[in-house]
Amino acid sequence: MPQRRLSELESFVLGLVWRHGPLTAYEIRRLLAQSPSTQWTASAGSIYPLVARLERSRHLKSALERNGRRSRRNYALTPLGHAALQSWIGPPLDEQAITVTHDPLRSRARFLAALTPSQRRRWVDAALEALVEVERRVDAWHALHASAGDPFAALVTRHGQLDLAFRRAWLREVRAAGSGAVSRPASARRGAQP
Amino acid sequence: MPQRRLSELESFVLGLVWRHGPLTAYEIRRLLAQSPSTQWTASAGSIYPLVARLERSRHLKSALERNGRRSRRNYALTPLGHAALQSWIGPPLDEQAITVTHDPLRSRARFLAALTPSQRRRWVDAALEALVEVERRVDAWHALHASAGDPFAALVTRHGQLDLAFRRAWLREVRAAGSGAVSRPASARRGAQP
DNA sequence: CCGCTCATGTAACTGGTTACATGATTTA
DNA sequence: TAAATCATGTAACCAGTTACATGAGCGG
Repeated sequence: MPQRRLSELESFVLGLVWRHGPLTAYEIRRLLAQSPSTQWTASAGSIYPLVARLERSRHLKSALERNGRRSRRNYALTPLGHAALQSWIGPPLDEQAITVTHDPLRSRARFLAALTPSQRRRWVDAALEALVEVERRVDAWHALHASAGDPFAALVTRHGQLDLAFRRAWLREVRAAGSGAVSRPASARRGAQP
Repeated sequence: MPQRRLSELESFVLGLVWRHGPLTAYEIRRLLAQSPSTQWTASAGSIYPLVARLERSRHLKSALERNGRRSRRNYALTPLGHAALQSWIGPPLDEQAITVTHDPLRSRARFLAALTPSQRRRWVDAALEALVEVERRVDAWHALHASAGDPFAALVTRHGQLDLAFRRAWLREVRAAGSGAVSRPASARRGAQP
């Protein structure tokens, strides 16, 4: 067995199966869809091949459960899967876990000088509006986990709340920075620092 | 022309070309590599086909510059490219810009109950350690842009600093949550909430 | 009986990664 | 002159997406 490194999604699925007991691929998809992160689509096309892969690599084992004519395939963690989960969590932390969080708003803000001052003001408003929608998602997630009593699930909510607070504070600074007149860059060409 | 929606990377590259004047694919790669975000690898295999694509779609135009035997292909923004950049930035903000930031540390923290309390403590230490490395990257980016005078470039640094502060605060809460004894979940099985 | 949710899959695609390959120019 | 950097590409691969397809069971 080649034992290649598991992807983030694969590892996360191991975590879900560990945490929520034997699960069908369908249930895994639902859990993923409820997650506040939009990182993955949780489409059938990703999950069904993924669990099949994890079973072939002995991280998951499955059992067919038959209720009348309908059947469901339950996936459970193997000891190998449990070890893989722990090693994914760390320590040591995988290199790819050491990142500045990626924020599409930040990516766009970098080029705000391409807009007029009034467009920039409207951009900040739209971004703050967008965060209201994000807040709704975090709250929805929180509602699902409020009763559970798992302190680590609560930390996901907490992360979302702190994230929102920080990005709102940042957007206020963006508004301030955008108010002053900013001209198109002088395109210093070759010597330009990035 | 089909005019399909540009990817985040394609749009970001338009932004770089807009901001930093005519650029070669090689320079675009360097700029991307300096960026604090690890979102993209900036490999030759992604950038060269990408700029070729953007030229075919008329978002970029290129000119071959010949200095002696060596030649470089400079890409510049077309009016269509400029319009595409502005429409990517928004407003309105694209649906995919409306996200909870994705943090690999949060993904892992969700399953910290799979570790022993002492492992959890070491995990938090490792995570804080990792953020020191992230801080180094943010500072390096800042050093490149400190002199530039572009207030929107400065906001990228600022975003990174606020991001670090918030994640450190969150990790302190993780430590607090992890100190109490937390047993393996009772695997409530079918009725389990995610 | 209609529509919804449960449940499982497949096929084609695609954007980006990894690894390889080549050659010119600059610097130690 | 050797190593590093500039500069441009290609080919194979891969994880995840989109879209399609099927059928059972259930509630109104």
